[in-house]
Formats: sequence, structure tokens, C-alpha cells
Amino acid sequence: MATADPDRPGFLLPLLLLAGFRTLIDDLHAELARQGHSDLRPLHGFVLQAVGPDGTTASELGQRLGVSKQAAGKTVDRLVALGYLERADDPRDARRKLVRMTERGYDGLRRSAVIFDQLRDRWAATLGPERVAAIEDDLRAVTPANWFRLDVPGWFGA
Amino acid sequence: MATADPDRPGFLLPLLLLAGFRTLIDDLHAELARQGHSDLRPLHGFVLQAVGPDGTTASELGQRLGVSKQAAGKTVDRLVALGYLERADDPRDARRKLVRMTERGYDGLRRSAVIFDQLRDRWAATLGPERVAAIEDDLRAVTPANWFRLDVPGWFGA
DNA sequence: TACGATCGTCAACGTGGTTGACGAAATAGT
DNA sequence: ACTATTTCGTCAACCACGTTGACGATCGTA
Repeated sequence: MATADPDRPGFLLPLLLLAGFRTLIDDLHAELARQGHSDLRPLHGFVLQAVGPDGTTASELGQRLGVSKQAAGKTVDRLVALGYLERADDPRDARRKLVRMTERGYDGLRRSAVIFDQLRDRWAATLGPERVAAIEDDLRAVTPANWFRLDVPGWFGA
Repeated sequence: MATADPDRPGFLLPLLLLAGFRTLIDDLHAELARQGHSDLRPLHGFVLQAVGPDGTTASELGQRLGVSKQAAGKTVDRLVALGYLERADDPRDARRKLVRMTERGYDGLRRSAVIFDQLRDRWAATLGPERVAAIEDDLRAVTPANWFRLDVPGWFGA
């Protein structure tokens, strides 16, 4: 059974994962603020990513993010107020309201992608590229696949 | 400069770190609920850890957790209401209110430590112990040291 | 056509955080 | 010994993000 190593107690693992995540997110937003996006909050990047290049609706956005449609709607409200998203009527279904990125939304998302790549390079410079890749592979292996619903292939690089 | 690998875009790294963290936390709380601690929220484990065996005050707790003393005070209020913490007067300083763990608080923290160790073993069974250790070492290397103010040596194993 | 499912929204609420103010108590300085 | 400053806890107002429940409008279907 559990042969806990006293030198490496299990509670350090979540703490280190959180630390790594928060470090990247904090560095990202410090740089984003420097580039004119000081009003983007940590959550917003995930939301923009989930909206994607084709847009969605609030209900679908909620499903992608794993929250209620009401919560998704309120987050869209804020991002509309900040100028990152816009709403439009769906001509084929009067109930639906399309949610699309504005040019500012695209800009924030593009810059986030570039900055994240640079931060990953910084980790690679410290650890070596193969160890960064190993972290990614290992975490993929122990993490449920539904954590990656945000993947929008072919969207980021450009 | 940034030689981004299109197969491993940088934004996957924070997503995977978050996924790993949330997976561990979700599994922890599912098991804690099974063991009679369904009212413990993800934050509470960090707070109990930061209170430690000797107790603290709300102000000091806020510093340890990196939040304001008011936020720390409100969280203590909730944990007192749930029976995990208790307040006591400091005989040497009438301004201070000592915050201590109750027996229920100790129980929740002990169980969390055991469960975390088991979850780490589960990762080790999938990845191999040396790769789990490598993740921890790597994350330590790229993460500011002040992320580990919660370390209370010698407290957990027992 | 009538019914049930779906979409967006409103309302009320919970949790975790912020800043500002303020009285009470400890401490430093003269 | 008496001020002046600092510190501690708390109150109040507010913000961000989430929940559940309800409800009118609209769509698809029996």
C-alpha cells in the first residue's frame, strides 16, 4: 500500500503544479499588461480560446468550459464590456445569440500564444527541451482527456 | 529567439499543469467526502496547512497565504463555523486573536496528507517513481521559492 | 396545433478576494 | 509619563466568478 516517502510527501505535488501554473499565468499577464492588455484576467484567455475563431453561443461556451450557461453568459457580458467579444443574432435561430471575438479579442489571443511560447522556451532553457516535453507527456498520461476540450487545432500558430 | 514548436505550443503547458492540479484536488475531495469531510473546500486544505500545529493570527495567516488580513479573517470565520478552526484570546496581547485547529481540523489535515500520498503513489504506478520525482524537481527549479511558505517540516508524516 | 426541449436572461445567493476606515491595544520616542 | 505611531481585528462596500431556480420566447416534432 501507500509507501509514502517522507522526503517527498504527496501534498508537495499539487502545490508544485499550482505554483508552476500560477507562475506561467502571472508572467503571461505581466507581459500582456505591458503590451496593452492590462484588463485581461487569467480566466479570459481560456474563454477566448473556447470561443474560437468561429464563435459560439453562451450555452455551448458553458459546456466547453464546464460551467453553467448563466456563468458563461455573465463572463461574456464582461468581455463584451471590455471589447474582446461581441454578440450577434443568429439568422437561423432567433433564440441563439452568437458570440464572436472582436479584433481586440484576436489580438489578445495571438499575443497570449506568442508569450506562452516564449515562456515555454524559458523553461526549456533552464530544464532542457526534453524535460519540458517529458512534463507535458507525463501530465497528459495521468490527466483525463476531457481536460483538453479547448484544443482548436490549426488556430494558434497563425 | 522564440522557436515555437507547432506540435507543442506553449499554451498547452499551463493547461496541463492546471489539469494535473485540479485532478489531484478533485480526487482528494472526492475521497475526503467519502471519509466524512464533505464540507472541506479546495481552499481549506491550504488554510489548515498555513495555520499549522502551533496556530496563528488572521494577519499572519493572510501573509502566509498572500492575501489581505480581511480575506484571511473571513475564511477563518467560515472554517470556525464548520468546526475546523477555533479562536482564542492571546493573554500576552489583547489585540491578537489566536487561530487554532480543532480536533476535526487535525483529522481533516491528517486524512488529506494520507490521501495525497496515495494519489502520488498512483501517479508513480503509472509514470514510475523517478518521473514523478523529476516533475517535482523540475517544477521546483522553475518556480519562485516563496511558493513554499506553507512548508511545516515534521508536521505531516505523523 | 399542441408539446417538449432549448436559448438567453433575471434574481437570489455563496465564496473568495479587494480597499478603506476605525476603535482598541501595544510599542517607541521624547 | 505622555504622546505618536504601529499593529490587530473587524465592519462596510464592492468586484469576480460560480451556483440553482424560474420564465418568456423560439424551435423541432408527434
